[in-house]
Amino acid sequence: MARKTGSHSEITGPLVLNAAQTLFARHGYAAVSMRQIAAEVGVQAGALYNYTRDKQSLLFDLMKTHLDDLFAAWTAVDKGQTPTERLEAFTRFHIAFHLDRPDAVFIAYMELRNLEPQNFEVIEVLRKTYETELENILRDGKDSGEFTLPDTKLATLAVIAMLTGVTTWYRDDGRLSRDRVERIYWNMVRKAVGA
Amino acid sequence: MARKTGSHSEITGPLVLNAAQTLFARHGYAAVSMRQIAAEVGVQAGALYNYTRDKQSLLFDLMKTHLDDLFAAWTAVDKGQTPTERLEAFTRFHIAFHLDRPDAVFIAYMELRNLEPQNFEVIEVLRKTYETELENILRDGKDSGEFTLPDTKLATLAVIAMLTGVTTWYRDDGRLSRDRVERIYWNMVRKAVGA
DNA sequence: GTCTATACTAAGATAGAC
DNA sequence: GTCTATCTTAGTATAGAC
Repeated sequence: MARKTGSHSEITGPLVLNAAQTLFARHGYAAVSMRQIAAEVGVQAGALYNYTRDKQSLLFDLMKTHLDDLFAAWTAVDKGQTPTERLEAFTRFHIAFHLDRPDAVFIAYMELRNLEPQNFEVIEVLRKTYETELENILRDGKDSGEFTLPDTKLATLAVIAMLTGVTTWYRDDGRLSRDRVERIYWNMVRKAVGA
Repeated sequence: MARKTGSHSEITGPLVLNAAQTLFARHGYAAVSMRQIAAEVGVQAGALYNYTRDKQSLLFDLMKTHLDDLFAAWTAVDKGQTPTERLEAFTRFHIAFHLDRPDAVFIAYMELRNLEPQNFEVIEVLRKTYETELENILRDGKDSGEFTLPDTKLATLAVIAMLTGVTTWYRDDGRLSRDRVERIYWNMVRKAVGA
């Protein structure tokens, strides 16, 4: 992928973020060097600084973009329905969205501690905003009597942990299709909340 | 914690592992230097090499000890009972054991990719051995008709992810006691498996 | 067993030529 | 916009004195 001198600003920027995402997910933020990222893109290390202020900004931009996309995609899916219908939609959406972006998901969950404090604050707010979407569904369902929950907040955390866990083992060439996985998890989630 | 020259082999070894555990959990393996660990112990960096072959061995030893302890503790708790009773015992045990060792748990789940291949193999076997304990309980319960499960393997993964997730948010000075958390999670697990 | 000192390697980031 | 070259800092690990 060696590249000669030339002008490529329109494409190199995204390539840098893509390379950083792949490498951060595989080896971890702290273990990846700017030189590795540059080699993946096909430029010298110094050239990266035309596209990012520093290494920390690469991490922050990747996480922010991921969470912005997550929230936007969910709000596009979430239509006014019953709590049970919305919970099924959330379950399927969460699994499908995360399986489509394994690298971004891995980074979002594993690299929080490598964010500088002010960046962490921003990301935490976005993460909690998404979490609150599920919490509201569960609360609505509990209030309407559709769900039986011992604790709305803990159910929120339990369901998200359960669903996100799919990304750690799912393989496209594995035993089960995505749709089958979604169905099985919905079965367990539905029963767990007493729907 | 500065220390003068002297002989402390009986105590310094565990101190090194403790310091490594604390720092790896807080900042991540790759982000922690041998100098930081040495400073935490109160010795110079070179002195660490009297207690560990290298940095990788520190990580491996911590993970191996944790998983050995986990399996030993579980087998001590697991007495012959019905699948439902065993599942409740597992749920409570898993939460309690993990909440007692937040640093070791964090490392065990976050630093797998920083293990060298041969070390990773050893740890993976131990992790799967523990996972199989839960899978066997669920299979027994399904076979006996006590549980209603869409998929035993996925239920195993879902329950472990759900329970392990507790370590990411639980605080001893929070809203709920450990016992209350254990009860709430058991309620959700029990319903999810149709017991 | 620990110290000081250091060999060796590599990191993030910048300067100036092209 | 990218290159080469380099500054500065810091990493793992080892050697030899005490």
